[in-house]
Amino acid sequence: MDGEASAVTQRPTLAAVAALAGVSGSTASLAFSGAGPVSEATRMKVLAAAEALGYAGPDPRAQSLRRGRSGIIGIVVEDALQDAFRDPMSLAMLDGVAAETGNAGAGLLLLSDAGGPQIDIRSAPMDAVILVGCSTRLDESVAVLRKRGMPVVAIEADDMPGVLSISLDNRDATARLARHLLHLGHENVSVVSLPIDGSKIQSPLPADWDALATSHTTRDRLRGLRDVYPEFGGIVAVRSSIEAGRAAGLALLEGAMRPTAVVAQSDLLAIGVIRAAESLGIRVPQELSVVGFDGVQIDELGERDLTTVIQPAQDKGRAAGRAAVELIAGGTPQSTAFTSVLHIGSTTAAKSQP
Amino acid sequence: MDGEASAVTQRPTLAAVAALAGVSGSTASLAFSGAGPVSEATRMKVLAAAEALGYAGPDPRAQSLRRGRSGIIGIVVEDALQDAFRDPMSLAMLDGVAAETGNAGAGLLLLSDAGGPQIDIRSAPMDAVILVGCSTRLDESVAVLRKRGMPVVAIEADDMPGVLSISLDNRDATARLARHLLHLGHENVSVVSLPIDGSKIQSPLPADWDALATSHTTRDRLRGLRDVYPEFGGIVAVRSSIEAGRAAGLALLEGAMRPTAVVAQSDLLAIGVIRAAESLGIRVPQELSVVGFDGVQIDELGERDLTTVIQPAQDKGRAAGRAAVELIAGGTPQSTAFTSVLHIGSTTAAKSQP
DNA sequence: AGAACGGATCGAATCGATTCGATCGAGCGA
DNA sequence: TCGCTCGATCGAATCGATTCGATCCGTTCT
Repeated sequence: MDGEASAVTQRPTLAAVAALAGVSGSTASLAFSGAGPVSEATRMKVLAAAEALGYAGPDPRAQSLRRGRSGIIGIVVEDALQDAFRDPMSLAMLDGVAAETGNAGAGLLLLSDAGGPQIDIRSAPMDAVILVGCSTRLDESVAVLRKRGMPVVAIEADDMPGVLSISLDNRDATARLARHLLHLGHENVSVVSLPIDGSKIQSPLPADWDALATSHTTRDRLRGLRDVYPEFGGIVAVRSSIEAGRAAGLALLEGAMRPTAVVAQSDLLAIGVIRAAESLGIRVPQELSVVGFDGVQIDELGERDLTTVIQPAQDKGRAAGRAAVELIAGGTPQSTAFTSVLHIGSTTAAKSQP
Repeated sequence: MDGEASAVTQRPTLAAVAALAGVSGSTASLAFSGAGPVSEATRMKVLAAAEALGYAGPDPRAQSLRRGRSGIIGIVVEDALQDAFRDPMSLAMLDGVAAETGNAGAGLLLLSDAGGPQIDIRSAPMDAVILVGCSTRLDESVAVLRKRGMPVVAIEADDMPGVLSISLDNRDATARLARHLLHLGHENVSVVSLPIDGSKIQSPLPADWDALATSHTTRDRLRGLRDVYPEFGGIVAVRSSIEAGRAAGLALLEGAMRPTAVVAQSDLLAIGVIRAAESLGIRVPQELSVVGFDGVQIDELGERDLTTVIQPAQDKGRAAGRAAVELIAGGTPQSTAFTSVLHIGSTTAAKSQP
């Protein structure tokens, strides 16, 4: 119960090292950081004292207060962490981000927007924040961050004031896919969409999805489809995965008004839909055309070549990481809009004439 | 161009807020943190002053210095980040870690052991560190952390002094798989192993792998195989993925002395090997038995039921996360050893009599 | 009424380093 | 020999908050 125990446990500080070495604290600091002129003899003395005391180097917490920077960049994903990294796209993006931030010597702090008592986005010691596909639901937190002068970069998120944005032509790319289907003669097209909000259940696409959707990416892609097919229905999958796509595909294809083409909002979902079709004895592309989104090389496809749009996922991540680093350094990087490339494979064909 | 020139000059501090509110800094602090008795009137005054000044709340950096805790737990993976999360196992583990640390209100700082100028493991403002499958190569960094009094938890890593360990029966589990094959009459068994070190190239398993291997997990699993088959060869895959397994499988099965059974060190690799066999016209399990490791439900398997060992990946993560949290709180959690369960599926069969 | 009590508030020390400006010599050219 | 400059070192302020102990004052108990 006495304070002695804690006193014994006390870790040495730079001041203690300086005292033992017989130099001032400032000199000891210089000896460690290497900045500023320190004679070799003094440096040795300080290092020896540190060794003797078991001093492990400057406390990062004190450093980050004094320097005003912590070397940490936060990355906020909308889903739970496990979902976020299930999709190869997210991974590629994360990868790009990590490459750039790593280069700048910064660490990545994983934060999840959804659920759970995670650390508060507003009170983590970060130098900048990257939002990934986050909705306006985060507006409040973002406002706090902005108030604090924290640089914020958003990848495929709603526009928020003061936030640098890295965007993708989700709407236009989907429209291009849709027009491809239109040219092939398809009239009855359905969507298998990514989740439109935080709920984790598969359901028919609600008619008022435009108002309901909180996921920026999902909504934009739906809009692109609507641009070409003003009327369409579909299923909202629980996540971006093959299994979720299969489940949604089954729900869609077992119905009475079976579509002749399906627009899946990710390649994983598309593969799932194709699987579902196969298990129902529906031939792709003869009886059903399927398109995806992302352009990820998935070896689960077998001989198939998926019609999809290829997006530069890793580049998006790199751009975001670089922007964050530049913002921290006081630069003024520009918002960037990436475009995807239509890739026509062998999973789409002209609508068969009945 | 946003009109916040004044804000850019100098961000308000708690002291400024206190001054405007006409109270002392200590009172203002109490008003924000909620700890300690503050009259409602005073609290309102402080909050109003904060609002007027655009004060966004206490600076996390200063807080973490004063409180001695940053609310951040570091997680160090051996691979590059992209590889680390490619494998569903890693994800499940990360997921378990995130669940527990999230519950405790801590954020997860992603650090990579391998390559690149990542933030220095030794100088990040963390409260604890979780090492995932890290080798003794990290010994030096870990020593520094220990010196600093930082709690360290290691999942499937080499034993390091002062480090709490969460382990898996990699060796014994592999031995059980091997004995299963032995009982089935297999004599010519090869391995498709995970990388044994940082190099990213596929190669034949070197004879002196026990000395060369820096990956704890890989080595333990190889040892388990050796316990049953003193002599065996194989291929080192570039990573844990279906594609890598297929490539390694091709290299293995195209050779002259084709094995009658393959021990793959992960389910992903096993699936790849099966694919390779199929593409070569080798029937599984009639002509080739294949076993995996992990017990992950992969829907790429089709009708197949992989013989493997099922490990509690998420539980491992949870245990590590919980241990880290307890250590931070000053507790003394125990090291935990997890065991995996042999699952005999349909990818193994008795060696065919020629 | 006086003492004891307890809630609200304040002052000052503290967390552990970084960094600016000043100081102090030693070497150097004039 | 006298400044003068440059390199090494030191003192002190600073980063922005938390928190311990003391103070002040309105209540309540006896």
